[in-house]
Amino acid sequence: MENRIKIERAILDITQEELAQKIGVSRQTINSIEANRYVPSTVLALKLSELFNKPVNDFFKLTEDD
Amino acid sequence: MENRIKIERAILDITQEELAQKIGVSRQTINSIEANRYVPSTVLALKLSELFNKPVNDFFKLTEDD
DNA sequence: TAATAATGTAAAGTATATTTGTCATAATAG
DNA sequence: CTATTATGACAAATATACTTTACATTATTA
Repeated sequence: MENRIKIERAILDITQEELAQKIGVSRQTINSIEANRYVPSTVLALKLSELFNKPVNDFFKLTEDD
Repeated sequence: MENRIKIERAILDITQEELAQKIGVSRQTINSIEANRYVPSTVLALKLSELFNKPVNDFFKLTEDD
C-alpha cells in the first residue's frame, strides 16, 4: 500500500508531531506510516480523512503486493 | 467505528465465506468485523472498496468512541 | 557557527488484528 | 423432518500495529 500523507501534511503545513497530536497517535506512528513501515488501522485512516477533508481512497492506494 | 459490510455483502448477494475468499482473509475475520469485534486494517478496507466499487468512507464511519 | 526544531529509525513492550480450529445455532434446501 | 449451508462466537496461537524511549541526522533559525 502506498500513501500521500506526507503531501497532505505539507498542504496543511504541519509537522509529524502536530499531525500525530491531532489524530491521537505518537509521532513515530506517523513517521512509520509515511515511511511505509506498516499499514495503519481503518480508524486511523478515517481520522486522517476527517483532518484532510478528503476520502480515504484519495491518500491510501493498494499496490501490487497487497 | 461502525460499518455497513453486511449490507454491501447483501447487495452482492454473497456469503461471509465468499467475501473472505475474494479479499483473501478468513471467514472469521469478516464475521468479526461485521460484528464490530475489531477494526480492520486499511489494506483490508481498500480491498473491500475495490470489491464494493465504493469509497471506504461509504461503508466505514467513525463513532463517538473513536 | 551554534542552537533548536524536525525527521528517520531502532528496540522493547503492549495492544490488537488475523488465523485456525471448533462448536452451537439459525436458515435453507431436499 | 433431515441434511446441508450460513452465521455467531470463543479460545489459543501468531502477526502486526502502536507506544515509549532513545539517539543520530537533517533542516532551520539566531
